[in-house]
Amino acid sequence: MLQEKTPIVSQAVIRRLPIYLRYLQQLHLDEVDTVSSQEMGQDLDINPAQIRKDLAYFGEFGRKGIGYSVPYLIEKIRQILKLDRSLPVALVGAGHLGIALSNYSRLRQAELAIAAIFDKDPQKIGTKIAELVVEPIDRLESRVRELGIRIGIVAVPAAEAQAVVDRMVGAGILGILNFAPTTLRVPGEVHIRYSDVTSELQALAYYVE
Amino acid sequence: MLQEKTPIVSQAVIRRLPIYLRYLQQLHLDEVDTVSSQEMGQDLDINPAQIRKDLAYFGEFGRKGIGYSVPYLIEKIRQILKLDRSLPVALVGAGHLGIALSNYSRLRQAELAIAAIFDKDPQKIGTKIAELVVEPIDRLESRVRELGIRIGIVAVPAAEAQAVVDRMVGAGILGILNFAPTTLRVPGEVHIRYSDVTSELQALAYYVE
DNA sequence: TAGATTGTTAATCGATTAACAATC
DNA sequence: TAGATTGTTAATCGATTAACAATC
Repeated sequence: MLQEKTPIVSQAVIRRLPIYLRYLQQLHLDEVDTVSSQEMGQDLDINPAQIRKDLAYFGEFGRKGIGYSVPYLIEKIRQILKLDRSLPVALVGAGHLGIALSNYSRLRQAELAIAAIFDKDPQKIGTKIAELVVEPIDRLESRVRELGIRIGIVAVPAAEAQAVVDRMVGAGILGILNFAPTTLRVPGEVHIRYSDVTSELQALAYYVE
Repeated sequence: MLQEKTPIVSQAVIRRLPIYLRYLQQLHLDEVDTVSSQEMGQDLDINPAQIRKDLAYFGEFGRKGIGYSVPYLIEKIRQILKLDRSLPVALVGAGHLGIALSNYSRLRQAELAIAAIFDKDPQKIGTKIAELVVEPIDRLESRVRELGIRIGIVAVPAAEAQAVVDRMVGAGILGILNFAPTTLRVPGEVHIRYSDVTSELQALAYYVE
């Protein structure tokens, strides 16, 4: 039986893989067959040695003297990131941002479709957003189990975010993308990523003038 | 005349300052007067030594044996990040995301109000979003100069993003937050930050199950 | 074959953390 | 004063980059 190798790879590496994937998919559309780490590095502004090292954590995907096969590398990165299967996502918060995310077609293409939307506001519950009906937050646990959801998006106000995350964790969600502008507490086995436009712009402000 | 100290501080440090600020502002609302790096570290999940070091790049803001004055530290971080003045922001792209961003009230509070919205779609030009009228993209340069804008947000499809960024740079914008799922080319003096929900979720997928 | 490019080791660089004197 | 906590130096850790043998 084949024992899957699972080396401990740093988060920095994992976060570059989607960038590589996106780039390779564009090359594929442009009917490019082969690419070298040098070309990739030039286009993505990343050191070629780093690209080779990142990929080499997971196998020998290239050919010496030739480079990487674009379709093959796409397939491999999709496997590594587990994008070779459908990964339904739960969204909590049907405000402006939640609606924008629901309508974002790129997620569906990436096998990361939002599969259920929750809100606590009775005015929003029952309304339709991008073919999904907004469900009451109390339904979260049962729906997450039903749909086999492992990834959640938090798009509620900061004050409500920790409670939402606690429920997500309780329901078995293991990866969370948080848009609420607050630091959240999750157990060690749960991965959380933060996205905050205000913080990003505030950091940019430092460099301006 | 006081010569402003401008040490070269790493981007990692600058990106933590908005997190500190957000946290301190919450403490201030809760009427907390003083905080130690240890307390901050516990709440933000950041090593206390790192917090002290980050702050010490910019001055001696704390008091030995006591900690940091919350209102004073807020003031200082706002000065460092240049948030003690109004920083108008240009938004290009009046789609779902652009609309969500325009309606996001936290930016206004943070002195980072979106001051002008541009789109190339004649159907969108002239419509009102959050008290602003969508302007034609050709107006970008003149409006940026008129309003003294230094920061831009790109919320257009990937295929159009580079052209938009080129115009922004030409108009004198120095900091860009890009939501388009593509790597962009900017001159060295321009700072660019990327935000891509798809990439974030794809990276999370790796850690799930 | 000659030229190109990978995979990988070793060197470098930079960021994080520990430790502690200074001092409130 | 005694206890607490900063600012800062030194130690550690981890990530990036250079270099090159292997090989297509």
